[in-house]
Amino acid sequence: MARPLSEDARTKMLRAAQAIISADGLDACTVDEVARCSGVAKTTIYRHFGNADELGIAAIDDMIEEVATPDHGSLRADLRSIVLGFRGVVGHDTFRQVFASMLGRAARDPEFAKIFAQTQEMRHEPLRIAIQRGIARGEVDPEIGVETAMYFVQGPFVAKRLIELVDFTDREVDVFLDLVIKALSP
Amino acid sequence: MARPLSEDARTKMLRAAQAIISADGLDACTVDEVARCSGVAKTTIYRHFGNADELGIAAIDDMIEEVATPDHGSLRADLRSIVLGFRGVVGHDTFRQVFASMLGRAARDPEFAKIFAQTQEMRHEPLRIAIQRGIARGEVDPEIGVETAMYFVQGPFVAKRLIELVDFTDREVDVFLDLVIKALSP
Amino acid sequence: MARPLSEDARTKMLRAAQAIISADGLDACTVDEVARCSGVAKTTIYRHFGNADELGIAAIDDMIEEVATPDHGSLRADLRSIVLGFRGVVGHDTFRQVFASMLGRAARDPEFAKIFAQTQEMRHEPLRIAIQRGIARGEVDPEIGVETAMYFVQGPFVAKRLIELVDFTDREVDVFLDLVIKALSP
Amino acid sequence: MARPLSEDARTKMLRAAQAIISADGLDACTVDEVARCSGVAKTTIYRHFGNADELGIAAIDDMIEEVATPDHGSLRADLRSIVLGFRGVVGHDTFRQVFASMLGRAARDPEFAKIFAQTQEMRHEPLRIAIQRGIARGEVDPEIGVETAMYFVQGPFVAKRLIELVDFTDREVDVFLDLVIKALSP
DNA sequence: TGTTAAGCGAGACGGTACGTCGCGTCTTAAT
DNA sequence: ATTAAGACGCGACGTACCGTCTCGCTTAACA
Repeated sequence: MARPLSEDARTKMLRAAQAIISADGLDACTVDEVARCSGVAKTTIYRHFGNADELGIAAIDDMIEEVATPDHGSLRADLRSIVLGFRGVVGHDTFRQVFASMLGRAARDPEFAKIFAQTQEMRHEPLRIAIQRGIARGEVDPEIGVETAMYFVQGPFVAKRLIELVDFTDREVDVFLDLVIKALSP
Repeated sequence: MARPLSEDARTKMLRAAQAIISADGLDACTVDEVARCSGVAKTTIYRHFGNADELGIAAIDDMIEEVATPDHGSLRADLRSIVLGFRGVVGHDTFRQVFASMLGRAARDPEFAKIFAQTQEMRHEPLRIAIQRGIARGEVDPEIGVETAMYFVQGPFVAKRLIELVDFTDREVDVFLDLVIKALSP
Repeated sequence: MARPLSEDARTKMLRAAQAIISADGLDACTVDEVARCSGVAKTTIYRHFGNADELGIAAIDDMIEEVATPDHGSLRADLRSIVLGFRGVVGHDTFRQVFASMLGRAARDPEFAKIFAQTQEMRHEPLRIAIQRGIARGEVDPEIGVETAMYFVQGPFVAKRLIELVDFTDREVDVFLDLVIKALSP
Repeated sequence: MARPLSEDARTKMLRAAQAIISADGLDACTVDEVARCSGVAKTTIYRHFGNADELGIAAIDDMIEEVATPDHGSLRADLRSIVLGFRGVVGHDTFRQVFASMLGRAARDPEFAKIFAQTQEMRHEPLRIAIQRGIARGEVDPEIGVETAMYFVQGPFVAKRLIELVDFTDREVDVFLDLVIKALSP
C-alpha cells in the first residue's frame, strides 16, 4: 500500500558501488562513500540492503554476466570453454576478494549461506549441462552422476586458482582436462 | 641495552585471541578486545604483530596442529585418511570463517598472499608425501607430477566442502577417490 | 469540494501524543512515534500540525484545563487560590519540561513566541481579574496598573519555582502574599 | 597511569562551540559541527563530554563572566544596577535559548538540576550582597530574610522578560523597584 | 447520483546528527 | 626501554527524526 522501493535509487547505488569497487577495491566500497558518490541517502541504502556487506554483494552480483553454454561438439571442447571462462573471471583480484568476503559471510551466517549457494548454483549450470551432454554422447560414465562429475571437474581448477591463488596456463588446462576426461570416461 | 619483547606477553595475547576466535569468531578478535582480555597493552600488541590481522593470523597459525602422515600401505588408504582429516578440520564454521578471511586478505595484499601460500604449503605436506609414495608404489603415473596430482586429490573436496559448503559422506569420499585414482593411475 | 480534516484523526493523534508525553516525556513525542502509536499517517500529522513541535504544543495545550476565577471576597484570598493552583501545575516535572521546551522554541522562533505569548496571556487572565477586583475593592493602588501589578505578584513565585526549581510551602505563600499586598496597597 | 584528557583539545572544543553558539545559536552547536570546526575528533568530544548537551552546557558555562558588585550607596541604586545588568544579559535570544534548554534539561534530569542550581547560585551572589547591604543600612526589614527578598527583586523582571519575553523600559524598572522597595522596607 | 478533489494509511526518500567501534599512533607513569 | 593504560585523530557503522514525496484507497462536497 505504501510507496515501493525506488528502482532508480537502487540503480544509482549499484552503479556507484560498482565504480568504487572497480577503482579502489571492495574495501573502499563503504556505505558512506556510496552515499556520497551516488547522491542517495545513507538511510536509503540501509533500506535497500540491510547492511554494508549486502550492498557490496549486490553490487558484485549485479556485475556478473550471464554465461551462455554453446555446444562445441565434444565434452573436451565444452569443458575447455567453461574452464577458460572461469579463469577469466577468477583471475581478477577484485573477484577473489569479493568471493572471499562472501565465503566468510556464508561461514558465519546461515541465512546468507543459502543465498550464496544459489549464486554458486547458477554458476554451475553450464558445467552441469556440458556433463549431461557428455553422458548423452557416451563420453561420460552415467554411473558417476552429474553432481559428482561436476565437483570432480571443477575441483582441480578451484583448488589451484581460487585457493592456492596460482594461475594456470593453457597447457595446464589441457593436462588437467586429459586426466579429468580419462577418469570420467566409461 | 634494552629489553627484548616479552615471550610471556606474546603467549597471553595469543591465548586471549584464540579464546575470542573460538567463542565469537575471527571478526570479534580485535586489537582492543585482545588488549582488554589479555591485560596486554595495545602498544605491546602492535610491537609484536605489526597490525591487527597479523595478530589473528598468528593466533590461527598457533592453533593448527602438526599432522602426521602414517603409511597405510596403499594410495587409496593414505588419501582416504588425509581426506577424512581434512573433513574434520574444514567442518567447523570457525575454520571456514578464518580461512575465508585469510583468502580475502590474500586477494588484496600480495605480501600476505605469500605467507598464506606458505601456510597452505605446510598443510599440503602429508598429501605430497602420500602421492610420492603412490608414485613409488607404481600407483600414480609419474608423468603427472606431484603438484598436479595434489590438485586433483584436493579438488573435489575443496570444491564441495569449502566452496559449496556442503558436507560429504563416507560414500562420497569413496566415489571421489575412485575417480581420482583412475585419473592418476598410469 | 473536497474532504475536511478528520476530527477523528486529530483526536487520535492528540491522545497518542499525550500518552507518550506522560509516559516518556516531551522528547519522546516524535512525529514518527505518534504516527506509530496512533495509527495515523505522518502525512496526516503534518497536514494537521505544520511541524513536529506544533504537535507537542497542541497536545500540551489540550491537556491544560480551564481555570475558574471565583471571587473569594478579598484580594488575599483570590491571590492565594491562584498561587496554589499555579503551584499544583508547575510542580510536575512534565509541565516544567514542556514549559522549558516552549521557552526555548520561543527564544529562537519569533513566530512561535507569539503563540506562546497567547498561551501565557490565557494563563494570566485569572490573575488579572483578581487584581481588578482588588482595585475595585480599594485594596490595590490603581496607579500601579494591572499589568505591572500582575508581574509583581507572579514574580516571586515564578522565580522560585520555575527558575530556581525550588518548591514552596503554604507558609511561604503567606509570607510572599503579605509582602505583595503591602506593596500593592494604596 | 594512562594519558590524561588533553587540556588543549578541551580548549579547542569549547572555543569552537562558543563560536558556533554565538554565531548560529545553541541548536547549531552539534557534535559533528564542533568536531569539524575545532579539528578535534568526534570520539574525543565524547570522551570529554559524555554527550551532545554536556558539550553545549560546558561551552555556555565557560562563557559566563564574573560580575562585580560595586556599592552605589543605596539599596535602590544597587538593585537598579543589578537589574540593568540582568536586562543586558537576558536580552539576547541566544542567552534565553540556552537558558531554556538548561531549564528543560534540569526538569528531566535531577543530576543536572543540581549543577544548574549551582550556576544560578553563582549568578545570584551580587543580588544577595546588595540585599545584605540594604539590611545593614536599615532599608530592608531583616525579618524578611535574604532569600525571600531575592525572589522579590528578581521576580517581576524574570516573569516579564524571561518568561513573557517582553522587554522592559527604564521607567518600568523604576516602577517595579518602587514596589519592591515598598515591599521590603521595614 | 455520479465525479472528483482532497484526505487518509503506509512508508520510501534525502538530510543531518547521533553515539559507538575499530584502527594505528602517541603520551604518561611505573617497572 | 618495555610495559599497561588509555587518549588521540580518523572514518565507517547503523539508528533516529525530520519534513517531503509518492502510492492506492476512501470519502465528502459539488455538479
